[in-house]
Amino acid sequence: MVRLLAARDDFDVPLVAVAQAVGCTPPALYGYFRNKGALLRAVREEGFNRLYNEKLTLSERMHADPFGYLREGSYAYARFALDNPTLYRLMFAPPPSLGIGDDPLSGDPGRRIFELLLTGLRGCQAQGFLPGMDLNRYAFMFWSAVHGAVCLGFQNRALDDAAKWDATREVIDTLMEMIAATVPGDRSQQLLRD
Amino acid sequence: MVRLLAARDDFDVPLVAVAQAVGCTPPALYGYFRNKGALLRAVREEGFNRLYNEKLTLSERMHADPFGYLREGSYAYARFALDNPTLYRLMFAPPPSLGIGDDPLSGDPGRRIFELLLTGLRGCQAQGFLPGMDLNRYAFMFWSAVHGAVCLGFQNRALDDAAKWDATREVIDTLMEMIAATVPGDRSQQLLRD
DNA sequence: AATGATAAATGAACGACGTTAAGTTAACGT
DNA sequence: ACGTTAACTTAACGTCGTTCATTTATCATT
Repeated sequence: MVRLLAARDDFDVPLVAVAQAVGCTPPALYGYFRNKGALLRAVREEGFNRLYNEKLTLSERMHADPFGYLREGSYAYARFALDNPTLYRLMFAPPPSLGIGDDPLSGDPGRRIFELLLTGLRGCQAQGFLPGMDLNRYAFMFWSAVHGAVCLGFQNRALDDAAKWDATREVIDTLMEMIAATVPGDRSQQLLRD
Repeated sequence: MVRLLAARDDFDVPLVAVAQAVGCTPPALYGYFRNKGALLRAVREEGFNRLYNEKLTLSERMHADPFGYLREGSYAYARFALDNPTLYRLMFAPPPSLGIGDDPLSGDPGRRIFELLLTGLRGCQAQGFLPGMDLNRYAFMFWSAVHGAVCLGFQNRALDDAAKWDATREVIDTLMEMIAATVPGDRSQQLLRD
């Protein structure tokens, strides 16, 4: 199903396509999902779980280095988005017809992803970055920037995957440099080097 | 038409709806647009022109105060997006079925909007902000952040308009504070106060 | 003023798609 | 062996985008 989304490059996938991918007829799908919207909502949920798991394993592996996790976690986030553009759009910009009213960050899976970002930022603050900053506010700005870069990257099909990745990475790097610049003293330059 | 988009909250508007809004039958529309996609592309173009004009008049009025323009211009941008959510989504996140491959910043109208942002940043740099910064890179990050905040704001219909506006404004304010913090010396605090 | 040419709009019809309803087949407990 | 249940299929309906043939309106020409 995720493959189907990727292949079609659009979540406006005919039910007959998913049906024949599963090996049955369209009406048979209604035994498992109330309607097409429910199917797409389930796929969206699955996408959130995948993204969360990726970021969770990364955060466990790097919990000793919050600044590094923030960068690598953002890279992983961006890579997930660029590798699964249609799924990502379904997750974060679903059509209103799906009746999804909650923002991605308030739902359970999205909320947990946001928590991972927050703990990363808290860890950075504990190490002297972002002194006195309102981290909730900063986290939302940070997420907005990465999300926005990814979305803008989706738009121009002129760019190939490598160029999209570079553009997104530059945004993340700029953000990281800005965080690094908030630490008083020369340590910022030193920390940027690892 | 723009009203129709807003009323439906979706650019998946039946042609019969636009037809009766204009006062004719669906096939009559094909005399003016090759197909539905062409119609939506025209609306998108119109949206870009409106946004550009808003930002242009603002930039002319405030060209003496680039820092202020950057803030007010971003506010205007966000307000445009929140006032016309469906149109904005059509402009910056059109469905692939429309065959719009160019990114919004490379097309002529989008490019000009980006230029306004860039000149604002150049003006700031001339006043001592963002010393030695790569402004193209910074501009893309800035745009990404505002765009991302707007997009995330669209998602949760739980928030009312005022709350969405506050969330977006906080992102912009955070960005502005970060720019203000790049100017060496005490002048940053002083400039923030106007 | 009458007529013929041109443009534009209409009604009917087709194809794609989501969805529902009725009918058919298969599996299973008794 | 029979009735029940579950799952699937075929057929059909409604909506929507789009096309085509026909009609209506416009307007220059004589």
